[in-house]
Amino acid sequence: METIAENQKVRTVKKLEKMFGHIDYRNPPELCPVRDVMSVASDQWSILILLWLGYFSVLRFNKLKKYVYGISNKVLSQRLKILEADGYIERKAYPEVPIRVEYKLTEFGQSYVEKLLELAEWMHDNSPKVIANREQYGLN
Amino acid sequence: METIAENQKVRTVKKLEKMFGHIDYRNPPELCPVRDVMSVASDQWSILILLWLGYFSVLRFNKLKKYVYGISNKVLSQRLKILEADGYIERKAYPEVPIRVEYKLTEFGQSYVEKLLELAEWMHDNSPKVIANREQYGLN
DNA sequence: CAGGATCCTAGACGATACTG
DNA sequence: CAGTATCGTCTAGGATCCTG
Repeated sequence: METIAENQKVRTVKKLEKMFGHIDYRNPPELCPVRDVMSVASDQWSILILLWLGYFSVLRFNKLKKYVYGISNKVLSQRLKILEADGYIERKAYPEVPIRVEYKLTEFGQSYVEKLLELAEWMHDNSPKVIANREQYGLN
Repeated sequence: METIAENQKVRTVKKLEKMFGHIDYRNPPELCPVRDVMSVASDQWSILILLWLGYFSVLRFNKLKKYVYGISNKVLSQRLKILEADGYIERKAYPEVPIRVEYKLTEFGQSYVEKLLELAEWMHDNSPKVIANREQYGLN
């Protein structure tokens, strides 16, 4: 058991080595594309938008707004633009009256959602534990 | 090929169903523990802190501050407290003069970092693509 | 050395009203 | 319907100085 955990840990460190090993930590953040990309893709609202799009395949603006509860007009449209620019989602406007706009994941976005989902599942499974930790910590 | 991708998609939707299917989207955010927990654990700074701790096993305050470049005193200490409260990391203070404080991942934190790392790797591998998308989009 | 306390500001966000 | 425009708030975060 211990050995398996240790092995896992070693593997983790190796992966991190691959990612971080070459980084000169004195470099300013703007030179690290990973941070840049991550800041968009791990934004709270963006995550929810992407997950809901993963769930429903196609959603229109106001539907999306309902599911991503609490998001404002402004933020939703801003996030959608960014996510589109970064290639995660696709926007399709139908020139009807009133206008209809559909959002869906691109292939690329789909592959990201799969990764994201694993993390979200972990959160889902472990949030009770975290909340328990938090409460216990508060008692000290 | 198409079928494999389709199967994957179906599996994704099923997982999302498990997570989101029971949610009444009219509920306010504070009733969704996943969001709550996620907001801490997917915070930009927290992610970097956790990854570096995964890399080095043990780090002291000022070392951490160097690796997580750009982070301020205030934010670092605040995030460390939250991460400790949520059970991701452990703080150990040695009553020397000057004081020495070591931070390391808990088992729980370690398991989270493994998940997180998969995402970070994806970012690492795909950030060029995202940046390319972004630039191309800018040209339109 | 590890942080706490203070002050300050940019910019992120919410609410509302408006338009093609 | 799908946003944009505007405005006001508000707080997260940076910079700095301080201390056990």
